[in-house]
Amino acid sequence: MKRTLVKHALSSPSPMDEIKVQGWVRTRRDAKAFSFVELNDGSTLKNIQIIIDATLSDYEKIVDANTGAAVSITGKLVASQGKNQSWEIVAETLEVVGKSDSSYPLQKKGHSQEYLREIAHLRPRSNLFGSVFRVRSRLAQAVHRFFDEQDFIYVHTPIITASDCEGAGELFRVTTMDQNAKSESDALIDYSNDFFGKSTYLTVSGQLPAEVFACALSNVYTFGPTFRAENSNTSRHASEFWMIEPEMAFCDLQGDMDLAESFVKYLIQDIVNTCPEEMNLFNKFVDKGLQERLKFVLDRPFQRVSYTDAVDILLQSGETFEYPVAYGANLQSEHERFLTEKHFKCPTTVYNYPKEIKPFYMRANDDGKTVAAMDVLVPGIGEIVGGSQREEREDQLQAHLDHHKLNPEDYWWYMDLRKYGSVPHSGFGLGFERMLMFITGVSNIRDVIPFARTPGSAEF
RNA sequence: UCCAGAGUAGCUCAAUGGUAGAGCAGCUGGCUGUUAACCAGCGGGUUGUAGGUUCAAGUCCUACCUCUGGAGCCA
Repeated sequence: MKRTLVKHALSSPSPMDEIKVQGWVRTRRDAKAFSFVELNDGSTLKNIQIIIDATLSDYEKIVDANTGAAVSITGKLVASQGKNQSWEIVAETLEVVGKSDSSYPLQKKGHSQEYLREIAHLRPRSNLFGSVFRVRSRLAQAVHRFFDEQDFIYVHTPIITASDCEGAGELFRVTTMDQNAKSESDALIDYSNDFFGKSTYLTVSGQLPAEVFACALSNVYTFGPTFRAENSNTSRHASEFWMIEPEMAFCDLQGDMDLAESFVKYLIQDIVNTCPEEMNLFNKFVDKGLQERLKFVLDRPFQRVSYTDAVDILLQSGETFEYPVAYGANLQSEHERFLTEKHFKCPTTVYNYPKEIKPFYMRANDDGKTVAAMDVLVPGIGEIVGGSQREEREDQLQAHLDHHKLNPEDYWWYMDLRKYGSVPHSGFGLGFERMLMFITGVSNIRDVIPFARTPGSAEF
């Protein structure tokens, strides 16, 4: 008999004389004449209730159907006499496929997220993490659907790279050379002898190669893993995370901000529409204001404010900040929080930042002071999107490289884009996990990644 | 990396410097179309690690480890 997923069994339009379900026992309640087994197979948040009558020849096996055990059950799908479910299964056969003893770490009661993090290999079997990772899967597909609907072309940019995309953080070196050899000879490693004949790293951004493809295929995006060796220990940073980077030719900062806003809204709307059970769980157990906040975000345009105006708002707010607000300085977390959480109370796009605090590739504005950069800030998380219009003028880009003391030889192919058929183009990066945090209300990035990599932690 | 907080039973947490406890989980039995089932009983501890103060340390002091929250950096 073919296996039926629990989600399909529970949504069946009619009773079934024959059904087979397979999954893991969440809990069992024994009576004298029968047992109730709650079975979950991860296809949906809900369990299916199975009645195993004591007269069944397989009933003796029930002692092994403990919490955590894997079981396979055949029987009939019937309307439930109980209150909490419409369908249940009256078992005819029971097979315990994989036993689980009393040391099984997941109990019927709630566990803290910190504890579940220590058992990352078992936490997908919990309601919360099963929901998070079902939503993660759905969100990834929504990303592709959004871009496909708008004729964007998906580009696989390299994970091993020789360029460090200046300003994007510390790099993980990729090498096949024996690092221990260095300490003995005391000589510096000559990476020209390394595998690729030069120093190479794990990518910190697919932007530069994405620009190459945008300047050929017009609208493109990348979606893949990204690595930062920064020693950051916060709930919003991971050493390995996934990032989405669209890049558009013949597009200015305005178009970039428009795309970022419609993208963020599309992703939220898709999950709200397709994962109602998971969203209800998050709203109930993770963040009671979640659904209300997401609806608010969907219902109105993001606020847009220039960096200069944002600084003025902060200066005139009367708020006392730990760090002073000053034109020319980066906005601190507390400043961003004030803008999104107190002043505008919605996602806020800040644009036109001072050139001193932004990387070399951003387009210089005519005022000589700012660049065409934009960040989308959201309540509770902070920066979720960072993007810009790219400097497409060859002489200007050359000047930026000089100003940032970067070697033009390392960017020869990037400069060539400006030399041959250069066009205005723009793009941004959206942190996939941060988006997932915003949608689920889960406040720690380690809890929206299957196996988080953070400084000092690569277990599993 | 910096600042703050926390590490006690499998889990969540108690315990004025003075005999380490409870709920849940587990085990045994009972009972009921139950549903975070219920009732009774039972077992369960090197109090993160190493030192120190004290007649006496889970509690005070020092160092280290781990985790959490915040900051910086950013997605």
